[in-house]
Amino acid sequence: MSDTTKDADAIDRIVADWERERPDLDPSSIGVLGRLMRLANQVRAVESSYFDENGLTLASFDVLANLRRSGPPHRKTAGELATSSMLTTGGITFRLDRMEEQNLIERVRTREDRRVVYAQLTAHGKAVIDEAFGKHLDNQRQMLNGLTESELDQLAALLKKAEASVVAFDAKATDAAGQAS
Amino acid sequence: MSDTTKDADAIDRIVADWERERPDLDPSSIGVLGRLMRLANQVRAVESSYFDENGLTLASFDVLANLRRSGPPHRKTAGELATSSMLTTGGITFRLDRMEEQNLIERVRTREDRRVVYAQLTAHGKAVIDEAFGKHLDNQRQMLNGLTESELDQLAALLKKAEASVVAFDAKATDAAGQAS
DNA sequence: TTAGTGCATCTTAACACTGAGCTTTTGGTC
DNA sequence: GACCAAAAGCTCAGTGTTAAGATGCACTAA
Repeated sequence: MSDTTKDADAIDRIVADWERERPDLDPSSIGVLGRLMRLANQVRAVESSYFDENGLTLASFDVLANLRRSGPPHRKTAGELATSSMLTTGGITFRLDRMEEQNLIERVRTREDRRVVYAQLTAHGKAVIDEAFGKHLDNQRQMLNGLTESELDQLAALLKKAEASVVAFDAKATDAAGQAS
Repeated sequence: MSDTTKDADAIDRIVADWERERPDLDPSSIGVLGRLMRLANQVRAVESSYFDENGLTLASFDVLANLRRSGPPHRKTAGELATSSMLTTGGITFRLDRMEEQNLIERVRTREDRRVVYAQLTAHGKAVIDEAFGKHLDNQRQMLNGLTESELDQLAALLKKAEASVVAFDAKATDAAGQAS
């Protein structure tokens, strides 16, 4: 197994292009963030084709998994789903419509607050996610097969730290924008 | 500066949920791939709002940067753009329509092969990307401010290796699917 | 030559998600 | 009781993806 970190990849070529065309700039951040975006796209594509085979979309898998891991009664409001999934509120409305048609979830309204809509896993939905989730983890492990345990730990730790850094920057930026107005 | 790798983040909570609800499974891959996806979304959101302020979308910035770094005459075919950008061919057609309206690029057809369409940077388009790209790099560096140089190098190397691993798995998977049919 | 076939390239059409604004409901506050 | 701001979910225009369609090119063979 060759050391892939030595071979030039698409991002190395992009960085080299920029060094030639704009030698006045330092494009090194692309080495991290460009690779991050490309890898995320790659992973999404692989998972997406896997979900397709099982009659799910990335979004519906995400919602099912969200409800399943919350434990009984496997129910969350649309708003909770929006913040804890990778969809926006508009997307959740659309997605719950489709999932209701497929009998994966049902919408439940309460008497206490008639604004809220709970999405609740049906028996069928629970069976589907319980089946799919195990295979999903197998799939993920295989995707990461080229990295050692210690590399995976390092990568997770660095990603965690990077997210904290990005969130901190974002908070500062939107805060500054707020003060300016 | 506190060690953020010690504080529980959203992914730690998700992993803990799964360990409670499905103790028969090993959800550790989520620690890597879940964080990867969340971080990518976070970065996309930050960059997207920055592009908005400059009258661009993520996609149009991507296309402009693509043409700019290719050097004079700052021209690529729609197909080349599709493979080297983060858009598909259908998306490129749509995007080039909008960018032509904004006078950022122009479509150029050739006599040799009337199937191909070149997208070529206009003077205005070049001015826009030359202005935006420098700020974009500043932005990226600030997002990564919480990591040391050596951590950034490590992260880039691990992402590169991970992409190779995912690509290898994908090739094997689609190959097997091809043989099965 | 020219008809045929397969491949390459871009465009179109159906469907999914985002973000912003809208509607309904709730919970104060006067 | 009447307002009003905040909260919750829904709607809609815009943008992207995938798969199918339209057009053009190149090569083969009668």
